[in-house]
Amino acid sequence: MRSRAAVIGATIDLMVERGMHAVSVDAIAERSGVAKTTVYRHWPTREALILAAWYTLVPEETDAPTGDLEARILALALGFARRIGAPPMSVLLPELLAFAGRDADMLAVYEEILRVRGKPLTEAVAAAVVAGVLPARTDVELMASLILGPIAFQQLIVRNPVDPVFIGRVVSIAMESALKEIIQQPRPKSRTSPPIRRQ
Amino acid sequence: MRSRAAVIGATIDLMVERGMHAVSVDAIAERSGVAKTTVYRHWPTREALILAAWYTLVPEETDAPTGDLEARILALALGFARRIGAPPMSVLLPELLAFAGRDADMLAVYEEILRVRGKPLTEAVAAAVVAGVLPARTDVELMASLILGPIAFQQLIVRNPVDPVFIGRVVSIAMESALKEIIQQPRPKSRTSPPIRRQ
DNA sequence: CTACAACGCTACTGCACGGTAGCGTAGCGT
DNA sequence: ACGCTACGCTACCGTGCAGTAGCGTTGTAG
Repeated sequence: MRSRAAVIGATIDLMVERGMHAVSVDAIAERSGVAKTTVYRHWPTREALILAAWYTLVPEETDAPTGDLEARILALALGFARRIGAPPMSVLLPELLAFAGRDADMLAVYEEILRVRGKPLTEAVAAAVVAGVLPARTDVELMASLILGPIAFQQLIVRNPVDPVFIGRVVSIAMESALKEIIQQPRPKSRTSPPIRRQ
Repeated sequence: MRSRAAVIGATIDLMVERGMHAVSVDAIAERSGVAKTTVYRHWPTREALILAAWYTLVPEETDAPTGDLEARILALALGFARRIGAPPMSVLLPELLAFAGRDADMLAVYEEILRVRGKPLTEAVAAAVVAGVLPARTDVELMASLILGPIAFQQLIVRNPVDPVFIGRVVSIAMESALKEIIQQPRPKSRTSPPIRRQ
């Protein structure tokens, strides 16, 4: 059992360097200093190993930061930008995204990461609505997209590193819009998924 | 020369089905009904063929739609969402994005696609500022990110198909914010890239 | 009729890779 | 001393793949 961590580590390194489609078990064995046979003693196939390596990269759920609403949201947005903008995630996330469209297991990993990363902000906004800081019937999902969207767009799509000033401006624009009741849910029809039920 | 189109077409089909890393020249030859040797008569290596296939997918520059400002921007946003949300681009774009981080040629293709797709909206906003429809010193790049960001975020990152209502709301939120002078450039320091020089 | 360009077909080399078999060995608790 | 677990090593099989050689075939322009 003492070779597991070395193998997983080497796998992640090689995924970053060469892309997850180009990682061979031979290369993993060489890089980790572990015999190829030992690799197959722990994981039945190459795919299982890659998947296991991915699950070690799924972040833990974190507690929401404290402070007033805008400070909390800003902190969450900055954290979001930092995670997806720095290695290894900046390299691996596009890779995972591409595979998620073709492989059900990879899709599951991807959705898990997305959920853990996206949930805190959605929850913070929802809590603000409940507390009356934001207007009732504020569309929580839309609000999250307005904040995370431009950040992800710049970081992942345009591939422009984003500075904190940009993030601050995005957050304050979304906040002002919400306070002016521009970001309201449509009437009774639940067009996007319903915001959050309890808790 | 009469087999070129068939080969390129088969290459694109296979890239959609299996991913661009898993396309073999043998498979391309079989799918296109062209002999493998003929493939190598046109392109020296597999990589050159894949690259050539990609360049046939770079969209042509289109003229901006007409109408008043909000209608033009809405039309551009709807078009943007439609292109990146429908096959083959919905499948190929994440793939290309992943390779762009590792391969200089793929990065060039990707940036070309990004430029052609993103430019019309940036230009429309800039024209509106020049015409006085939008306030002076509106940050054009930020405005584009506020519109395209949430759309791309939903379509590509969250993998949620986006309906026109969502897009309409995103556009009108950005418009209202711009009109209220919330989306202004910072003072003299050009923090993001300068908006557009002439033309 | 001829010449040339474009193409098809079969066969081949070389290599990297996924996965397995078989055997030997170091450490460790009892 | 015993046995068990985890591991190393070498060798191997089968396969799929990039790329090439050689030769035959078809269409077409002059």
